[in-house]
Amino acid sequence: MAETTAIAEVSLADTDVDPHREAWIAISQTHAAVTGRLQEALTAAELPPLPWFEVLATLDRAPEQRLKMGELAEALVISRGGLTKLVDRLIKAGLLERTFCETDRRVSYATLLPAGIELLGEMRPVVRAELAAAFTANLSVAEAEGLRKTMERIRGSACGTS
Amino acid sequence: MAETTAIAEVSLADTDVDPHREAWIAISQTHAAVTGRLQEALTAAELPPLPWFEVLATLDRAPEQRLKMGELAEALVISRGGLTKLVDRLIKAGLLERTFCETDRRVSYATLLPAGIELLGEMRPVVRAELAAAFTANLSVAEAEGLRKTMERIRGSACGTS
DNA sequence: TGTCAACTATTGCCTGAGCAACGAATTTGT
DNA sequence: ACAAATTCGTTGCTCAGGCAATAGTTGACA
Repeated sequence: MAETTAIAEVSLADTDVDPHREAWIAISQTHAAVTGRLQEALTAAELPPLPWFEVLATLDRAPEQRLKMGELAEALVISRGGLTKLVDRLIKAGLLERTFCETDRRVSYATLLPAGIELLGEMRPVVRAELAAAFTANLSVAEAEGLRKTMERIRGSACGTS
Repeated sequence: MAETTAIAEVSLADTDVDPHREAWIAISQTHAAVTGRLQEALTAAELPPLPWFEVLATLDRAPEQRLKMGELAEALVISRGGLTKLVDRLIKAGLLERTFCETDRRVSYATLLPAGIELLGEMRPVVRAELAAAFTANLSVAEAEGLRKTMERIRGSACGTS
């Protein structure tokens, strides 16, 4: 295709027309931008940082509003060590409690407390508003559905192949 | 579908069927998962971490293979302070150099050096392979294009509204 | 049954990034 | 032309998160 024989000035510019990589760059930038805006909105409202919301929201959706540490770490896509300390902070704030498993004494659960549910109730509208500003104006419900499925498909192959 | 009329146990579960938020969760998880895989692949190949690649690749695509610090920070969606130190590390590794502007002595450029181009050449195939594993199997070129445009649209409104 | 392998969560250490304060340079307004 | 306000980049402080090592449990297999 390209003439690599000529002058070397342009070098590898031709290899850059990769639609997949372009898409990935767009995903990264958008993710960072939206995350930044979410964080900003939460700070402005004097609410805890975004990871706290992720924890609370994930637990709220779980059966009995509790999750094993390992499951929670996987859901949030962070390391187990990182999660331990993140949960520690939420416990210290009185939002969560650590409960234990009768049948397997290795596992511990992060369990949502009423105070956590209440805080979640305060954070949710802020997050929802920011997401609406970013998404609703640009995506129909059907498009959002399609986008979600696409991303989940990608994630599936990104996890399974390991 | 679900019977929300009964006991109040389920509480706010019904408000969770928000396609936009579902899509956002999928984006976050996928981004984290793919980023993790990229990082893993680079580490396995004994190459520098992902942010180094982002810097090198971004500069390589810039005119004259250099960018003002502010522009670079915006392209990578990180803070200026963070970028200063990131660039410091790349300079210490001999991949970049700091050059200055004649007409405006406040600005400094991050300028790609030959060693940086060479390293980029080593990192690119690794990154490309991982992205191919995640994307190519799941997305046609046309879908990738559409995905990119969608994300850029979202990012546009996420930045402009501030 | 006893030992070894696999798994769960936590801890210490270290690195990377954001925020706010700062110094330097430029632009604006008068 | 001078002063104030803005812009650009760097630095110190702080903290969140990953990795590797550890302790405590469970399961498997001889």
